[in-house]
Amino acid sequence: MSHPSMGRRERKKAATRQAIADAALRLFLERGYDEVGIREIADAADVSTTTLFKHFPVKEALVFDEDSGQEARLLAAVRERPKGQSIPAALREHALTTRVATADGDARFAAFTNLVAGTPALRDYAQNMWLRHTAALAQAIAEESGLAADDPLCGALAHFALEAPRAAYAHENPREAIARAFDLLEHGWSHQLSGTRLR
Amino acid sequence: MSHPSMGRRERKKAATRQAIADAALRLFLERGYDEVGIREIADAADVSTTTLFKHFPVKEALVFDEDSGQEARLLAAVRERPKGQSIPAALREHALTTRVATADGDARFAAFTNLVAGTPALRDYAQNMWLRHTAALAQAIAEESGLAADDPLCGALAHFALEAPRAAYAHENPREAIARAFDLLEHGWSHQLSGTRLR
DNA sequence: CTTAATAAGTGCAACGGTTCCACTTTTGAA
DNA sequence: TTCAAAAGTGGAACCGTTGCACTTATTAAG
Repeated sequence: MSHPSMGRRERKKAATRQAIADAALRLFLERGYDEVGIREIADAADVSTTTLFKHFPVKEALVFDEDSGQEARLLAAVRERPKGQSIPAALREHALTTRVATADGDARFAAFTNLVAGTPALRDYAQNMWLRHTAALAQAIAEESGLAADDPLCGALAHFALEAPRAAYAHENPREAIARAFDLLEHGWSHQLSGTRLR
Repeated sequence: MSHPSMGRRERKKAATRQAIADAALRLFLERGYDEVGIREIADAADVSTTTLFKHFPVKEALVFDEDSGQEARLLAAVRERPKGQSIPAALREHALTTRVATADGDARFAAFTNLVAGTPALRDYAQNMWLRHTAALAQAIAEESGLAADDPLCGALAHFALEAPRAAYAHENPREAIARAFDLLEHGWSHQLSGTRLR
């Protein structure tokens, strides 16, 4: 697929990996994450458990294949934003576009989301996995904003920008949820209450 | 201790629980979290592993005894804040006081913090445990602010207020880190760059 | 083309956290 | 006194995960 110049070895390796991931996802969707054991997945993919763990370091990783590249795109969204656009605005836009691109109208994706949302172990893993990008994003923000690299502001903004989209999943209208969260980021809490009764 | 009106049964139960927690913490500090097994802790506390798990559902919980009450105090800090004080301000103050109260000058506490910080499993567990208060705090914020209970703003603010102090741990001057993060929360990103060169 | 190095995969035993189960002991209340 | 609930026991078993010694396939070099 990706590179016809891949030798037989790497192609076979990729095939094995794919076979494992496919078998795992199928079984998980059929019977639930906690009801399927590692040995069973290995059997279904016709490999040994040892081989399985060579490809996926932990059981949760079987669900979250295909994570690479996301961090890169995230950083690019900040670094290569249009002139005059603020950093939070760039993050907001990135969150909106990627969210819409993946979540709209795909039945398989919905089933996948349900699987993750309905399994505590997967929820926790997904959250921690996603937040692991925080440090990298914080550094990019520091460079772009001219703030000190260890300024808590950068870490806070980075964390927030990563967390907001995830929280928006739970809402009926994720786009508006994202927009609202980023409004808070840009203008602050005090500004949000203008239209509301203040207390 | 807490209630002399506790019957013998509950007193013994509490004693057992304490014995387990003490043994666990002692061994963890001596040799490291990953180097101490459940069976070993149970032996040291002179109970069966079954009993141990009746008191602490997972190994990590052995480290984080004494969590109850924190959520209540957090909510109280929001609900019973002085008149005229904003919600983020109340959260900021609460973060600062509890952080200072526990972190200052206590050697045992420092060792404990190192233990957690140096053990990935504990870091992750602590983060997820703490963030579990998010929903409750978000509701309190909604009530106090007059916003809709499901307004993403409340969830975002709650999450942020819980996460900021944890991130501040890593900084050399936690108090300033907390202050800075909450400044972002109150006045927004655009306001932060006033003193800096904008890009 | 042989050869030697390397990477992928195997099978199995073991470990550590966790659960299950049938059982005994202690305690509180009727 | 009696009895049911609660606390604790012991040990086997489950499951994710790792280590080890081993075979097989692929590649690159001579």
